[in-house]
Amino acid sequence: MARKRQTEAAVLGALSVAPMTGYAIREAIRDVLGHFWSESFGQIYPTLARLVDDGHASKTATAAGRGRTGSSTFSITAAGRAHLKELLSEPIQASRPRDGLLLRLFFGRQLGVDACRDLLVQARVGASDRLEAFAAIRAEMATEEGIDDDRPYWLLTLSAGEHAARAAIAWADESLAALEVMKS
Amino acid sequence: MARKRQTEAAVLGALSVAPMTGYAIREAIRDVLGHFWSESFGQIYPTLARLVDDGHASKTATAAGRGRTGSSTFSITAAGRAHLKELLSEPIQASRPRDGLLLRLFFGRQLGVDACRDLLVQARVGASDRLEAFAAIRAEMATEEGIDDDRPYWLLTLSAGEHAARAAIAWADESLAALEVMKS
DNA sequence: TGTCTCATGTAATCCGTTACATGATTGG
DNA sequence: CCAATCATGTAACGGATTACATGAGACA
Repeated sequence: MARKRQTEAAVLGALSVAPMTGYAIREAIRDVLGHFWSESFGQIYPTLARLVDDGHASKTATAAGRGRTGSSTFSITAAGRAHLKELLSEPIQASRPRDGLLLRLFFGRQLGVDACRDLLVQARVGASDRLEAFAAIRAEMATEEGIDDDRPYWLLTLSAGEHAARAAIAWADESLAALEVMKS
Repeated sequence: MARKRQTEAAVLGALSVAPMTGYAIREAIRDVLGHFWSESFGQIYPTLARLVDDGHASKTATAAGRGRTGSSTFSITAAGRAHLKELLSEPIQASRPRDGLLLRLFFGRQLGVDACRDLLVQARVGASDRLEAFAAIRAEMATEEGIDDDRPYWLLTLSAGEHAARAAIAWADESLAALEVMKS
């Protein structure tokens, strides 16, 4: 999947769950896919326009919604659903990794033990917060209605986040202990 | 840390361990930082030039090495070491996440249970391979000499990779089981 | 002799974010 | 009535990858 198509997949995917405005797509991606995906306005609107051009989505002007020109609701078409399946079937394009925390720790000798400890504490707090947020989402998702067909898949990605967060916490604790030993 | 500076930090960091050519920096980043960082040629050479301009690194022409113009060895200067510490001290710039696997699974309903199972199996194999690679690196690092001051920090990042890989394996197994239940 | 690896750089291009422009509606 | 939120788009910028150009030494 060429990089560009991934945005297309994310936008079409959002529309596959329910019709919505461009603004709502951005919010959905930020709030629901946030822990593993991101898109900006600058990508979403042009992508929507192209999807409509290609017949993968349809635009319905909402009678005098808000906004300058009124809002438009976008829906996925049958062709769009097929296209989405195609996009999702393409081989996964691994994004080149860039983990700022690990970069800092790798060169931690230049930074000093104390600064590294701060970074680890910070990372632990972050992971812990994420874990809490996931628990809230899990609770919410359990009671949400009308998403029975999607829920099992959504739980898979939620579980991935939880596993990753727990691993990060365990790693941070272990690493903090290792730093303590180093100081002495 | 503005995005640009991260490349500077990675390159300077490499030079902080040992003087080397631009080509060697790329190899080091790919082989050693590979599991959490990446840089391309197009970034490394201009960055090196700027580092020399700014007095953070010095260029020593190697007497008729290989390559068109002969090779140059770059070394970090005292000012460069201070600059590196500064760069590493800047707040971590979180890279926006883009996990193609989770995107596919989230919209897994469109893709079908079988395709999702394939993706998970593939992910498990990948994580397992990484774990093996980490074990090899760990063994190698234990015997490597002259890196005593850096080793503890390097082990931290290695451990992060191991934790993440083990979490990915556990998650994949759990998810595969969940998919089996779904089918029935 | 020919291919592989080492080596340095530049140019084209792509992808994605940020900032800007614009304005209506809702709620306090 | 004023601020926040909803809403749609475009343009400029910047960062990163890829492809290209170029060539010497090693080794088979």
